[in-house]
Amino acid sequence: MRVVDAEKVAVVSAALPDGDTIGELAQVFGLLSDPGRLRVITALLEGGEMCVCDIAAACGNSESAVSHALRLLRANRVVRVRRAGRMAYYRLDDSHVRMLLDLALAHIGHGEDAE
Amino acid sequence: MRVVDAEKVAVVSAALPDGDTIGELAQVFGLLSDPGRLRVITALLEGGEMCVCDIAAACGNSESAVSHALRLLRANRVVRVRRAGRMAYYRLDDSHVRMLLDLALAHIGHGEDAE
DNA sequence: TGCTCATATGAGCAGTGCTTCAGATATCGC
DNA sequence: GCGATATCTGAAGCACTGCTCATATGAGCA
Repeated sequence: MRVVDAEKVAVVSAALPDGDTIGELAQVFGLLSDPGRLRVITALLEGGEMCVCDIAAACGNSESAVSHALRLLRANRVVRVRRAGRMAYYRLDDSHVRMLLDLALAHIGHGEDAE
Repeated sequence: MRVVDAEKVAVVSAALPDGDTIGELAQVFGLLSDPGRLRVITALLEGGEMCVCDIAAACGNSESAVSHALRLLRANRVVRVRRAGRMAYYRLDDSHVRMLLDLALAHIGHGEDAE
């Protein structure tokens, strides 16, 4: 493997986050890399707390797909459930998500939020 | 499709970003959802400007894989090239990336950055 | 000009992830 | 308890993505 600035490479290489951290980062961004989940998240940003069927209706996805999406988001502490009888009400459980979306929107040029 | 709160669904549905915006958001996050690209980005965060072979050496990836990664990042205005002879020096071209990484690190619990 | 090095590109393959379909779990009303 | 409803889960099919290998472009150098 070729190297031009060996010292810099050593410094940079040592400063890189460990594999676990990189993996977790990739997983978090992976959660946001799917249009279906993104719609779910933006819907919850708008609606606050919603049940599964309403989320599905608002997003235009099937209830099963939304349930799968919510399962992933729940496992990564992005959303929270509140169960009331046979209904399940979901809400965002992470203040960073909105900021992540705003930053990404700023990057792609759209200055305004989904709000 | 079942709906509980039809009015809320209508409001939320109308407030969702359009399909193009959702797609672009997903694409941006998708760029950050790969450990290989993440290593490239964190290396550039540390090293500032580096040539392809040094990036590859620092990340522990093949030069071809890094070149493919840089191609994607370049197409999405995340990195910038400066060509000098047969060398190609890459640097980050987006101030949002560092903030996105910091937010994601905050989400997964690690308070500190890759810095 | 011909050769070598640094990078870029294209094709092919393997792994991953999303969606749908079918069935399971749990709650409500009778 | 029984049936209906709301959500969840698992398996199969499918597309997408990233890797490697091979090759192309392009610059430096003899």
